Parts: sequence; structure tokens; C-alpha cells
Amino acid sequence: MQPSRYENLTAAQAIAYQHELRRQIDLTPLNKPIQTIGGADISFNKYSEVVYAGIVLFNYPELKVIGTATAISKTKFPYISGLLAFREVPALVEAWNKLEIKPDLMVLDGQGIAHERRTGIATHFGLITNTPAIGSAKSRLTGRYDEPGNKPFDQSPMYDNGEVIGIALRSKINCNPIYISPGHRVSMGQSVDIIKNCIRGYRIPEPIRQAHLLVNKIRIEDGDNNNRQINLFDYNHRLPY
DNA sequence: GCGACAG
DNA sequence: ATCTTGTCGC
Repeated sequence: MQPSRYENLTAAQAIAYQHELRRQIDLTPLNKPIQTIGGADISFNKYSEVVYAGIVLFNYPELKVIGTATAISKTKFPYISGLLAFREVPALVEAWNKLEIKPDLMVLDGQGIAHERRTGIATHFGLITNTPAIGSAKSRLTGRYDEPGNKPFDQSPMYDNGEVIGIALRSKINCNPIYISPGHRVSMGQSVDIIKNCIRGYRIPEPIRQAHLLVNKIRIEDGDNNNRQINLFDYNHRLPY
């Protein structure tokens, strides 16, 4: 199935495809040393079908930026919890195809196997690009866990159906944890170790943080002004008139 | 039926 | 996700 055709799928068909992808997941430990790593993210205006995708490449473990790639695309697939990949992966793959050199591993903003069908966006992206990938989410989708301690790198396993599907990691003191899970071709332990090395003073791991800054930048540069939106703040200030 | 629900 | 200011806590 080509990502460019995802928007033609119904939710039921997308779920059927996830069941198909699930069988192909490989969580064998990555045996090759990591020299390059990439972070990916998407930005968009909620009143527009335009999505801005970006990937930032770094050398590893230093995390010095060595390249970027972006793509401005459109999607009609709505955001549906559990089907995020069908909305965001097409644009990400467009950016991916523009990369001169592909990284040894990718970090995606969302879940890996910490998903009801074990097919979060990191797993999905890793499978269709045949690239080791890790999911790092800012909130939980599924799974039960005890709140990790409040010290940096305190962690707590996430369970679903008796299996460990991810790790809630305290990336920064006094901040909510982030949720780490392997996506494809990397183990649970390696995923946590790699993400820990990508934490550089902020709650969000550097690859994703930089990708987020990049996509927001290109969205503003593209002139997001044309996509009119009335938020509560503006609305209240216009009431007198 | 009810509550939960990545971005 | 995205909009925006102020404010609280470390």
C-alpha cells in the first residue's frame, strides 16, 4: 500500500492494514553501531488540510545537526486516535525521500508499539521505510503504568495484555514523563538508552524538539496567515465591536 | 452504555 | 496539533 493513497482508506480499512503491518514488526536488537539519527515531526493549521513535515539529521551520539529535509503536503485523512500514522506518514515519507543520506535510526513524535495494535506511527514509519525507529510520545495512548519517580531518568514500565509495551520516562524533573517504545528493528532497552542520550536539558528529546522547531518555522514562512481562524482570545476581544 | 482517546 | 497571556514553582 502506498502512503499517497492512505487518504482513500476508511477507518476500518486502515485498521485492517495495521493488523497486516503488525505481523511484520521486528524488535530484534539493532546490531550495527549508530552513527546518524533523525528526528521527525509534523505541523499544521487545524483549519487547513496542509501539513508541514520535517526531518532533522544528527550525528550520534554528539547530536550535531548534519542536515534537514522538509515537505509541504495535503491530507484529507482526519486525526483519529490510533490511526495517526495514516494522517502524518505520507508527508513524512515525502520528506524522507528528499534526504540525500538516510539515518541509521529515526525518532518519531508518537508511539511505537505502545499502541492498541502495536502499530503506532514509529512502527508504521519504520516498517514502510525499512528503518530502525523509536517512538517518543508526550502522552499515553494505551497501557498501564505506575508514575515514575521525580528524578531525572526515573522510569516505569507500561503494560498491556501482560506485556511491556513501553517505558514512561522522567526526562526532566518536575515535568510529565515521556512515553518511549520501540517502533521497528530496535529493542526496548536500546530505545530507552538512545532516547536518554538524546535528552539535553529539555523534556523532549533533541531530535524531535529540533524537528518540531523546523516544521513550525516553515509553516509560518509559508504564510499560515491566509488560513483564517478565530480563537477564543480574539473572539473575546472583538465582542465589544 | 460509559469513559479513554498519540498528534 | 494550534491559538495566547499571565502566573506559579523550581
